[in-house]
Amino acid sequence: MTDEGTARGGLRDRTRRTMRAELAALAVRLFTEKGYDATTVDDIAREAGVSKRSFFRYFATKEDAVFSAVETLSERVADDIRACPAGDGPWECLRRVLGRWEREIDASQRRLSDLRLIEATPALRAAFARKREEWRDQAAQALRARPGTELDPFTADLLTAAAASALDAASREWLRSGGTADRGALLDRAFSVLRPGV
Amino acid sequence: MTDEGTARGGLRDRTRRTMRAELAALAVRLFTEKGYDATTVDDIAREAGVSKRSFFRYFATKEDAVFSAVETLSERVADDIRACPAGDGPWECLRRVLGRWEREIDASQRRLSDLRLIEATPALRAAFARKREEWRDQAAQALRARPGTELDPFTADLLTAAAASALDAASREWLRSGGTADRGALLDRAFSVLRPGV
DNA sequence: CCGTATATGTCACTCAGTGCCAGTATGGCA
DNA sequence: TGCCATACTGGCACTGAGTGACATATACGG
Repeated sequence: MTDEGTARGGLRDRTRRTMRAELAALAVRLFTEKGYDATTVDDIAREAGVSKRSFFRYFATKEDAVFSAVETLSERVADDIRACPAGDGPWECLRRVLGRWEREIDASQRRLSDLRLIEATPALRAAFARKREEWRDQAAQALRARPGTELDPFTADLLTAAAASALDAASREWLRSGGTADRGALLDRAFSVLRPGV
Repeated sequence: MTDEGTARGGLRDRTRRTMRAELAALAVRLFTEKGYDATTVDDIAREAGVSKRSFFRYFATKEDAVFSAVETLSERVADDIRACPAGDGPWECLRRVLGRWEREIDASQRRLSDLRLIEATPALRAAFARKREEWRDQAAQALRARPGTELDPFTADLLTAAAASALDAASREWLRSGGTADRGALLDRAFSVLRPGV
């Protein structure tokens, strides 16, 4: 496996990890420029100097190229929830976990234009909802597995769904503000308003 | 336009409304029997005695055939919310509207197998999430347009999202119970737990 | 130098969905 | 009755996502 690329026109010869990341960045750029539907996978592949077949070796679907940066998050849910202080109730725990993610995303990755792109594209919104649903399901399981608390499936389901709603609403409000609002504060506010009667 | 069909093998010559409904019923039956992915639009069309092209004149997408019965609901949101007593807070209003829908759906249409199908099929879950999102958006607007209450976009967004979560969680619990639980009671419980500090 | 694993390209294929056009039935109107 | 507008339909060709099979090149370990 080569460590760095020769960059002969495309993205060939990178590390698999780098390749995936740069392919994703290229895809998002094209989506933002020309629109999601107007950009074919062939376009992306051609621009990257690889074949369409190769694109689908890095991403299962066209949508996945947009979510490549985020998808590692949902794999950490169980650990993050386990890491909550034992004193936390379910809702505080969810708030803590989502708050941390919020700061992470805010600091490192997600740009305003990316969110706009997702919000403006039905296919991406659907894909996003699907990711969110996977996350929610894992979160509900992890929440029930926490020692000291016994939570029935229904309540765990409900609380995680509500937490996801809080995150969504905060995200949309941030989008409406044109990226000027404080995302952490919005999330806090959402969690405060919804604070359930456990 | 003919009023009744001659039923010569397929579903031809029905009223447009009837045609759509029976086509949907046929599609759902095939999806349930053979699985969603394993059933092509051509299969459905052939079984119905029409062309694939005609199928797409009744349904924009393959998924839509499953949601044909529900989709009228989301067009009524604004009216239903407007019909809430003026004394209702936003949350009570949402609870009332969703409670009514719940009873309607429960009484008339949605079967356990249908929900199982949706829950088991990623593409259908995504499509369902999309419908839900459209509904939520309209509900948030309608809620803000209610006279007597001034609701900022963020809160309206948050409350409708939470209400949708309540409905989802109740629906999933009902599914988990194998269809034996009282859906109305579940929805009530969900709304009680989440009762937000408006 | 050789065998193996990995990454890639090419080709052919399925299937969802669309645009276009031509055929057919119906219902109103002169 | 004959004509015309308005649906509704099938057929066909096409785009584009996604997959499977097969061949090839390149690196690495022995």
